[in-house]
Amino acid sequence: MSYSDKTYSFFENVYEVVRLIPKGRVTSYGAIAKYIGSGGSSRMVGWAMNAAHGQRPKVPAQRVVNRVGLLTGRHHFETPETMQHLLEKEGITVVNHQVQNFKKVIWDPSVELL
DNA sequence: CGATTGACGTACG
DNA sequence: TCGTACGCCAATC
Repeated sequence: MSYSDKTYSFFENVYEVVRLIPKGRVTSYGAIAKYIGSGGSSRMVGWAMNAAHGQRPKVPAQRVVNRVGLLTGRHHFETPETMQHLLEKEGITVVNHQVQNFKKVIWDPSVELL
């Protein structure tokens, strides 16, 4: 592990929050970044998820979408359809790679988990 | 060590 | 209302 303790915490922080997302709910990168305290570093959340592959316990990255509810990270899964399939399996309706009723299924850690 | 990229978000025109 | 520009911070080239 060449990562600094601070950086390591950042990644672990993201993973932990993502794992806390209830089934049938989704959150946005910005919401996670804000909860961690990185501010507008929503891109860092994406980087963390990029390293989430192979993490145990499994990180439900399919529950993390952008602020529009669009499955922008679907292409990073085993297959582009895996993300949508998992979300639909959890009861989330996804049309055209976009989460329907996004306003209902949104789960903001800085609000719900506060 | 400097420049570019990246699973985003907000601001501005 | 829609399209474009810029900012965040870390990792990679």
